[in-house]
Amino acid sequence: MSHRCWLVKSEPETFSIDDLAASPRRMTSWDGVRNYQARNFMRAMAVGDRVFFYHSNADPPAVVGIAEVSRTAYPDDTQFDKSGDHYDPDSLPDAPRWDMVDIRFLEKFDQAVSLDRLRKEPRLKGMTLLKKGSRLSVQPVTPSEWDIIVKLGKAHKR
DNA sequence: GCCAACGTTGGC
DNA sequence: GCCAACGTTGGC
Repeated sequence: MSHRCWLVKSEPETFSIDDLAASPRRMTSWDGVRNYQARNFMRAMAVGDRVFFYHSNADPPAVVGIAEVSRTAYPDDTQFDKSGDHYDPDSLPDAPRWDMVDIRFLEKFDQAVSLDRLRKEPRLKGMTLLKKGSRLSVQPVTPSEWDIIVKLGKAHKR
């Protein structure tokens, strides 16, 4: 059975792919997602699914590497933390509204694949990330999109 | 159910 | 820092 592919966004100043690689066991819980569509995509993730790590609000914005899902969706504890930024007063402990998954670092690309570069690739034209106004922080990636981007991330030898 | 107001995202 | 696009909220 093959795994599905995803993309998650993070601002590198907040949490970069290097932060992920430097985390204990190279893992982190992907908390703080507060968008229903993004949450539903996380709920559809399976252990072993591949995940592109995208740096948003970066210079340049870019896909910078690969992680994998190491734990399927479970309640995001930050929704109950009154002192935290992600507190949701409307979420009840016996019916949590927001979930998170765990992801583990797999690799950093030899070369980041910038948003600009992605836009230049005709075969990526339909990609969710490239759609006008798309702000989804967790989104699916098709297998063909995956392969194209992985190739772009490998260093060119000549 | 409509839609204006508001807050957020994220490229530039 | 600006602002377009989007999602959510709440009055009606």
